[in-house]
Amino acid sequence: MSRRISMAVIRRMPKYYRYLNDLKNEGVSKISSRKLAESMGLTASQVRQDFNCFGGFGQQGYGYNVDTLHSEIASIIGVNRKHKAIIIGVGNIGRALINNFDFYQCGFTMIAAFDTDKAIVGKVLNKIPVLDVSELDAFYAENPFEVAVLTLPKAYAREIAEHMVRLGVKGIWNFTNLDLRIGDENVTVEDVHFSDSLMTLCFRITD
Amino acid sequence: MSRRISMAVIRRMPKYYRYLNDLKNEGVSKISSRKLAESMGLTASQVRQDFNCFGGFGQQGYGYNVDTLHSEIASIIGVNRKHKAIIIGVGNIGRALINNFDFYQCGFTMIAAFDTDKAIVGKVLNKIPVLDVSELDAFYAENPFEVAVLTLPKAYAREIAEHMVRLGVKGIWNFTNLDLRIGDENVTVEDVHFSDSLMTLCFRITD
DNA sequence: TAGATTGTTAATCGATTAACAATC
DNA sequence: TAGATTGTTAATCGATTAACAATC
Repeated sequence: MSRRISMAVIRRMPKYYRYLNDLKNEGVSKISSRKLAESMGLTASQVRQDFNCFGGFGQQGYGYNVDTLHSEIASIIGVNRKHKAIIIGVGNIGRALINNFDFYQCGFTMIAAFDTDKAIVGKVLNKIPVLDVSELDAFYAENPFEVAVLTLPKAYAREIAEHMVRLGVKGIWNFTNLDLRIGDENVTVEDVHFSDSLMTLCFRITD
Repeated sequence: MSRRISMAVIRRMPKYYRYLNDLKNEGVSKISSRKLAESMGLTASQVRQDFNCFGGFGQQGYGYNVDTLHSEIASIIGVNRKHKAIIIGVGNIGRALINNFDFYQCGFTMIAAFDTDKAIVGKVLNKIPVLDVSELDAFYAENPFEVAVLTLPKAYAREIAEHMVRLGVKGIWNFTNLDLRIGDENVTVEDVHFSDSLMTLCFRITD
């Protein structure tokens, strides 16, 4: 029954999730599509269309129950699944993520970090053990993970990405400024492309 | 004459720029819209339409000269302008950017970093001096900057963002997981929203 | 000249917006 | 019941794709 969900809708789901979280924390119990749209810079139609991709969560004449909608969206996104993830490359960005980023809130459990630097392998950062990259296969055999976060130098990125695909990961969160072009239909790549983002800003402020 | 450029086109420009850079480095001198499209996962029509938003850079029967196109796109994006930028918040992500990110390549000169932590204020990281946040106004008066990079804790983000708008910056590169909702038409906000990105990946791998 | 490939117009597709009957 | 607001269908808008004359 579920017709394909467009990327535009998918990208809005996390935003709805965060807004509903805020409303929940403020003790708001109901919200209308109009009000939600207003506070998020969307249209009411858009909000209702988006939610109706997944079923009717509202009540005519009333609006949406914040708690219900929040938890519906949580399970639509899958943030309650807690997929296992590892991170490869414990440089500045890797460390920044390990120490400060809340993977759990986003639906993941970070179970290990990998690096080649002997100086850091064997340490534990924010409860995450740092292992040697050579242990990847053995580790996967024991603890199959679904997502690999790539925060390693560009030069090794493609090789490691292909390795991940061979192991059978479902997703790659890619911080290397490289377009991975994974052929495999079963692997989803999500890029965080700093330079594209900053160049976009450059374009928009350039007159 | 220039009709409004759609966001879809704007977001593709940095990718073209990077691909052309690669081609240039490989010594390729000409490229057709078909080949470029193929290697980037677009259609030839799309490539030609995109370029023709800005003028005709190709030659019928031949294709596009890589060097020419590369430098045309550089000046369309404005990466040759070297806008002045500062960074506020020298935590993990701030340091990662200061130490590893090539602002210059993306069209910016990073001229200073700001923090409130006495332990780091006064230091110099990768040639970037770290100043106290209280010096922002005085610094701006001497060295007006166009972009502020926000890598500070969420709690201070809105206040600092509004401060930046008052100073008159043109753009904010926002790493705080917060929707800034700047009203000012003259200020462009570009978000790097880690949690939205990771939740999107979560959605796409959740079955 | 013949072949290739652009620039550009027209057709298609998909996403957003508007409208409104259903209903709480 | 009357007012409000959803779910959903239809209309509009914009972006992508296709087609092809222009031309190198």
